[in-house]
Amino acid sequence: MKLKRDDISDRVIQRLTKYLSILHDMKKYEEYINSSELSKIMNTTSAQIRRDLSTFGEFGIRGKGYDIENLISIIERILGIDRINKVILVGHGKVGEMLTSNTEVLGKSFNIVEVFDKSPSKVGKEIKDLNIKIKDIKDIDSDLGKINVDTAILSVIKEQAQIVTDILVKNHIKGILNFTTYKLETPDDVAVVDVNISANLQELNFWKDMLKNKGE
Amino acid sequence: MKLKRDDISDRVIQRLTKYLSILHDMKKYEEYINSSELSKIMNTTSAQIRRDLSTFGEFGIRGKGYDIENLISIIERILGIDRINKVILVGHGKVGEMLTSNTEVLGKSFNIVEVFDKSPSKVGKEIKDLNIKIKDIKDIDSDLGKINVDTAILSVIKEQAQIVTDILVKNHIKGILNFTTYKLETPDDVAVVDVNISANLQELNFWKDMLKNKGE
DNA sequence: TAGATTGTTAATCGATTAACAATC
DNA sequence: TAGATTGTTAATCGATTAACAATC
Repeated sequence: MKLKRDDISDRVIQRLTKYLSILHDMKKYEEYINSSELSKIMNTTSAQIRRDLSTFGEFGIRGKGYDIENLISIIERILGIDRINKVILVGHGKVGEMLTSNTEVLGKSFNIVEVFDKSPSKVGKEIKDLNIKIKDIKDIDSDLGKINVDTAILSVIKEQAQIVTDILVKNHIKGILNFTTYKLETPDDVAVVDVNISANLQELNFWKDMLKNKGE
Repeated sequence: MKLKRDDISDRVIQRLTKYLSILHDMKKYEEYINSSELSKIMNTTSAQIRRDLSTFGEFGIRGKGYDIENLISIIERILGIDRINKVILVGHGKVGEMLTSNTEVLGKSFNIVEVFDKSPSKVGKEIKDLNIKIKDIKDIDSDLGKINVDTAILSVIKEQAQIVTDILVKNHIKGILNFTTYKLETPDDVAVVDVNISANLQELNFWKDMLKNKGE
């Protein structure tokens, strides 16, 4: 039986990425981990760990726990990061530069294969670490036909966000990591995840004040 | 009656930041907005909008809706961004550079007032846009006493994350925006919000594949 | 006053957790 | 086999929503 969109909550997927990170740390020290140990690190219950994983199959060994290496492979496969995923980057401002000069931030399974910008002063410039030249946003249309990419990172200015998104969607992009603060409109078969550092800071600020004003 | 930590879910606060962003866009065109209009933009119900806001008070006018300018002020006050919040930045790598060279990403109410790094090649260097010099992480102790800051942005390497956090906590930092992938351990009265771009991409990748494999 | 939309209650839905039979 | 921990069911908890009285 195949899993459908509604069988899975976004919270489960967010936790999966955290499990993965913890498992990568743990594998240096241990071969197995059980749901109780993992739940302590995650600040949750062992039941939640087991239930989350059981959404996707049976991966544990009763009486023993989970084989860490194995569980890493499984989660990587679930998230689709057991392979190299090609992505394009649209907008080479400060955020874009950070992403092209620091391959580490995206993680090892994501590779930027093209960078687009609309500024004439940037187009044609070489990005040394990636060995590619910045192309004109105008060329997205003709370019995306040649390479087989379905994921884009959007780091243009807010005013261009929807315009560029429409071009991306037209060119069969199915996933957009949105660094703009614009609420993108996309068809149902296009996934969008927003990254909003300012909003994260606002959240932090709220909780910080709340904790300060009453100690827990 | 004062609100306690448990009266408020993190989901409400996350939505508040989104309401704020939408309201800022809307204020150019309209004076009032009602819960039904806002819910359509937010892809939710009008009941959720009204309930979220009513957590903090009564801000609407029956029969009319919400005064946009007024609601912006209210939400900004709730989030504590109706004033300038001083923050320090620890770790001036690629992420740190992006944050100091692009004041826009943090939003207008957050100001970086000190930058620390442990690399001798960076310490002492001037950050032009901010008019401050990078200081040695070793000096956090003596320095934080002088300035009155309770928020830090952590963008050091993973291996240094907990060590630096312990120093920050000792120096009365109460909020940490964590760009490392390390799961920080902090006392109960210190708030932490994680920013993990790689995890966001993993999430996106999952949903993208899910939508692709079955159209909706 | 009539119409509209809020703020809030009660009902529903979904997510978390406790508990335990299954099984390594 | 005895001990431990999984996978899953049923109970609980919390968040969302429908519905409506209050009121602008």
